[in-house]
Amino acid sequence: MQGSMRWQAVRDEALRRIKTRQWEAGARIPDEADLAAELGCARATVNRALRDLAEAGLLERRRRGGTRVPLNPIRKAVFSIAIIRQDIEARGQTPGYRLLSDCIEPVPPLIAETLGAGTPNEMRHITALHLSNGAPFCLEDRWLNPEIAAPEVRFETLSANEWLVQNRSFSTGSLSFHALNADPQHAAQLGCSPGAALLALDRTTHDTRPITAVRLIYAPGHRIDTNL
Amino acid sequence: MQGSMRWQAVRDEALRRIKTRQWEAGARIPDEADLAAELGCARATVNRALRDLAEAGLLERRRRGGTRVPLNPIRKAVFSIAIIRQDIEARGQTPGYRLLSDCIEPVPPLIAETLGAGTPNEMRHITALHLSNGAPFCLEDRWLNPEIAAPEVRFETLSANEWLVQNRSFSTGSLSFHALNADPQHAAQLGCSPGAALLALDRTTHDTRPITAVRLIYAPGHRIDTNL
DNA sequence: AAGTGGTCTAGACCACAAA
DNA sequence: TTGTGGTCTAGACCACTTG
Repeated sequence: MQGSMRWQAVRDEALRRIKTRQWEAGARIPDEADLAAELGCARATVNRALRDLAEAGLLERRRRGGTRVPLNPIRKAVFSIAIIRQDIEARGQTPGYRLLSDCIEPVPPLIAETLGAGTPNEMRHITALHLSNGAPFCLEDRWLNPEIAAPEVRFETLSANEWLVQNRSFSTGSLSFHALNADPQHAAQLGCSPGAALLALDRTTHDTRPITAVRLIYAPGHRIDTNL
Repeated sequence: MQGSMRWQAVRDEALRRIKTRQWEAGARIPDEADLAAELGCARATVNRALRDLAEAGLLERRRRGGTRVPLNPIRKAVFSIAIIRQDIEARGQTPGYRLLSDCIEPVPPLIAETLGAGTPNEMRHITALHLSNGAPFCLEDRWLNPEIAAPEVRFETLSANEWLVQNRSFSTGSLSFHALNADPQHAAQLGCSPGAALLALDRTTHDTRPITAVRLIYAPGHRIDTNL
């Protein structure tokens, strides 16, 4: 019982007390030292357990203020963002890829704004289609800083998505979901009706300067899942 | 510089080596003991730093196998799920709420399936509209296990969303996003055109038995954001 | 000013998987 | 078998923030 995983046992016990309201919502719970004494373990172990719960939004901790059960918990949902090809393979299907266009173009103001200062006036504009078992899966519409990928880097067979993850990953950025109606071009490329509701994922990445802004538009019916 | 935050400094140094490819993609990095000696800190501190990077998907760690920089990193994006009212307030707007319907109905097979075993044949079906500055913000379409909330619990002023978070939070479940076209009823309730693309969030929660299945349908243009 | 969580350390033992 | 990460401990000092 005590060998390892001790901090998880402490976490589970704390979770039980939260669920059963033995620790009331909004109220302070005993401090780490007391809990350690009560549960017969080191304070560091209690700290590990409570920190874990706090990261999940199930506890609120403050120096000097103690630890509380929040009245209105803000739960955290984690989504895994993999390469599109891996995403398709994980579903047990066969990935495919087709480059649609790749040329230098003036950057639209909206894109330049989201990328922020340092955005070139012209960037590489790449569009591509990802296939799953031969059917359209996702449309990739990307603006790529030409200083990041030399013109020699071609995306005929390796998607920009994959190249970037392998070469310029580990960069910061933002990510957002929204829904949009398929315009005639989307409809033609994804093989759906114009006006169909499509899930879109916008992502921008940069390190010292802007790297890329991409919109992934998924075929109708696509879902993004997670557990709580 | 050295007082506290030492593990974050170690994490940042590791991150720098990953970004600069001083640690190559796919290759093993030095073990914790070596890094601790090199950086002049305890092994536990290195462990904390590398564990943090591994949780973010930037490193892969295995007992006996050592720590590696993954070839195809799977990044993790975290979304905060708050009460809708809090969500609206956080945007600096004034929340509003209107209950549309609340009655016991037979559960549609699709809902029963997602809730799994133990789903009653009849559940409380609640629909409500959340407002932001008086404008439609989000439609709540919920099936609620009547064993969870007594009929005396009314949702005229307090939304089921809020009641559940305050009373039956800390439960497990699943969560998914998708896009759908507004049907005429959605359009009337949200004040948008029929066919408009809407972002929908499906969530199911249960502890020992099913608690609730809810679909939140957001007004057009809604975005769900996070950072990387 | 003082109480509480945040972190560091040095040492130890254990669990797991690779050699 | 053995090397590596996972975890625990006891003690210490520090940072924050509340009263």
